[in-house]
Amino acid sequence: MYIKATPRLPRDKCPPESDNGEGSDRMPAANRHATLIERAPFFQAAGPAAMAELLAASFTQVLPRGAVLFEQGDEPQFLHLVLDGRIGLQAVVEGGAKTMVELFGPGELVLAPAVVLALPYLASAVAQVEVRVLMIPAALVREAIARSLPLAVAMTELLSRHWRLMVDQVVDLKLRSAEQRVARFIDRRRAEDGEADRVVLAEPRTAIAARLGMTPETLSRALAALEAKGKLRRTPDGATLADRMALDV
Amino acid sequence: MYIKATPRLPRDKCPPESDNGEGSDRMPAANRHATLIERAPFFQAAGPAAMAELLAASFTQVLPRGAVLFEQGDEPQFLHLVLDGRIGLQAVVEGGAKTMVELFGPGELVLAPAVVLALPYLASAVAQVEVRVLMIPAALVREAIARSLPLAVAMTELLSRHWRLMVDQVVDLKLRSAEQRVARFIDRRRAEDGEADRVVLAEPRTAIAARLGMTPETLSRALAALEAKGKLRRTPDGATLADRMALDV
DNA sequence: GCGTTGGCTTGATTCAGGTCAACGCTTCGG
DNA sequence: CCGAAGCGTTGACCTGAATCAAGCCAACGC
Repeated sequence: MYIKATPRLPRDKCPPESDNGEGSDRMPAANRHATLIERAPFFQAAGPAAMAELLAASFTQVLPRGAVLFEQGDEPQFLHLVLDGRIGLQAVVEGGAKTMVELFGPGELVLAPAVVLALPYLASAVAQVEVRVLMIPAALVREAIARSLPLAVAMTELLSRHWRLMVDQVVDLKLRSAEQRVARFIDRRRAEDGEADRVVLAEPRTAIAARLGMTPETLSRALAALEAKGKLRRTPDGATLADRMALDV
Repeated sequence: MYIKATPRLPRDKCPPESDNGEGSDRMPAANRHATLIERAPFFQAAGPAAMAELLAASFTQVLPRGAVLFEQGDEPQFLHLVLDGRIGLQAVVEGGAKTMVELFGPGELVLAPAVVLALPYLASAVAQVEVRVLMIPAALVREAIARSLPLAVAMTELLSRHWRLMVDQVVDLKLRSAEQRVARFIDRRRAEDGEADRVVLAEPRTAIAARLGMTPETLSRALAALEAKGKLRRTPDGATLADRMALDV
């Protein structure tokens, strides 16, 4: 079938998998998460042929929270499609200061640009919660793009959307207050999660704060302020519940 | 030859051209700026055939400082290649606050993602100094990409590079002080301009400050601080002269 | 010539958000 | 069952950059 023997990341980067009877990641990628994979705009636009070819060489992997998928400076080996959980893009700067460039959730492709350019990653990817990822060999992706027009076009669209996301973040950082950024972040999450007015923030607060360009303390205060204004209720389990239909961000 | 009658942008957006004998923009695009156009990585990778086809329908235009090439929310009509001068990507947010997302110089393509996606621009483009731009019809670009594999691949690479630029800016905003950002900005400009240790900042300070996520006052103070440390000398004509080989940013 | 306007700088003051420190709560190992 | 470690929250304080307010100087119109 589709799956190969599951390769391992270097030991020091990859804490042992949870052994709670997790065997499902050995199922063929195309079966286990068919819906999500097909829904991914990238595969959708790629066409069934290209899609099957890529999936044939791919496999899924389950990584515990804290696992490092790759390190800043590494050469891309795989293109990662998040199936479940949340992966954070963490950048380190000369002084040793770290920040979270972006958080990727189910259905999103992590760091396609590095794979496309075959250039070293400029950020590390770390699992913020237990994640399930589809690992697609990077070389294969590049080849497929170089060979298949629809795939290349799909990639231009994917990259364009990612660019817009970053522009959005830049504008956010430059023009909006910490509280506004938090409100918008929660609101976007709710939109992703569907209609529900309950938003689960499974990743550590530290990660969210860094993604929003603030300290955990400021994030905490911003949430408290939003609660005081009646815009949401903090639930003890780390999950947050929004009251209003809109946060009128 | 290659050039068509030069179309005009809507009157209210396009101040009259300077009439100081500027006739050179009526020369064929491919002749006038052959070197720069060919050097652009996008065209370089696209191959001569696709390149000629695109250039055939393109034309150059000279716009005075302050001219608006397109407005946030517009549908993309053209892909713009900067030949000379500097174009700023300006985003406006609900409250009316503006900022400068990016500044594009000679050889750079402005807002390719919107053209690729055929989605409204999420920022306006305004000429920061007198600019000369190559205007490539957007529909043609999309068609060409959909038809030509090498062009599509070239576009994935271009977009990937642009994505990295934005990541860089996000990290900058999140982790570095105003003074560090200014130093890095100047340093990058020097690198672009070649070996010279003289950097010309032709665009208004306001634009640079906004691009760096600070107020003009803070920019001014940061430059003063860098001068005090002997890292550069401010020259009265708005141009700046760096003393050290490196700003050891 | 001279007032005006616009871009840049400088100084004084304010404030959003960072830093430092203490505390509660949960988890985990013994 | 108890101590230790981690994470989130809260409080007190501090600081980098924004804001407010002059001033300076070149370009421009009359």
